[in-house]
Amino acid sequence: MPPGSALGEFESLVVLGVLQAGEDAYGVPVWRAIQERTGRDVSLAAVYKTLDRLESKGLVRSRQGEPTAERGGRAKRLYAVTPGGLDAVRASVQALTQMTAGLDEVLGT
Amino acid sequence: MPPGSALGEFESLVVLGVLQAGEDAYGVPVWRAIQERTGRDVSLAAVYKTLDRLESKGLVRSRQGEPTAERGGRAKRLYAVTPGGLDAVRASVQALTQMTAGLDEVLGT
DNA sequence: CCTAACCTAGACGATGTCGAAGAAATAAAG
DNA sequence: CTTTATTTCTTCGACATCGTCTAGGTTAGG
Repeated sequence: MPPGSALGEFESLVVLGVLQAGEDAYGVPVWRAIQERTGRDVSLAAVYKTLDRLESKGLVRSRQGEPTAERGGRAKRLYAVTPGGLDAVRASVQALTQMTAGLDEVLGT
Repeated sequence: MPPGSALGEFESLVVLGVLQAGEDAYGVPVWRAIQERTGRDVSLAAVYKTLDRLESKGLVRSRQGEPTAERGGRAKRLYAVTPGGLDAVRASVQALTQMTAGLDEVLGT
């Protein structure tokens, strides 16, 4: 793994958010996934900015979606995790896992 | 949880490293724990600097240890995780866990 | 045109990370 | 026995990247 491959804490959440959102992964659903699952209150802009930076690093890629027939339903920017992004997030998760191994007592499992 | 309580990615590793090191938690063992468990090659200075910042935030605390009778065995600064630090690291781990829930296929479990 | 849904820009403090330098201890020289 | 080496551990200063917000667009339908 080349250096610079380590994801920041929020970056990990965003990549995972994209995975959770699946087919329909654009800003809002990713943001919602994070809010709902972590209970953390972040701004939408934080998510967008992070998606941007992840795309620069080639960890996610995006394409234009079609407009939907509803009020304000403009075309969305849809995201997908690249193989590199998958590797990176796997590494992050695994690092955490390894570091927590054997600490169940102290961490309250 | 008061805002600003979110640990950065490396901060989490360091807190966990302190827990892993147990009684003898000073710079080098913490650093070694991270290296060994995550396979990541970070500098000792990175660990020290992070311990410093964590202490400023009250997530770990430190005390002076005794010198040991060996070449270069100067007094060490021994660290311990505070209750607040424990809460913070639990929150981080749990956030990751929640975000990865259901993605076993894609993450290769 | 108003308003709803979505995205971009710019800024700035917080984190991540290193190379280099300092301090304290024992060992080895002379 | 005091001077200089060598080892172990810690601190400093710097700089790039990440985290995060407020404010300001853009594009649909009502």
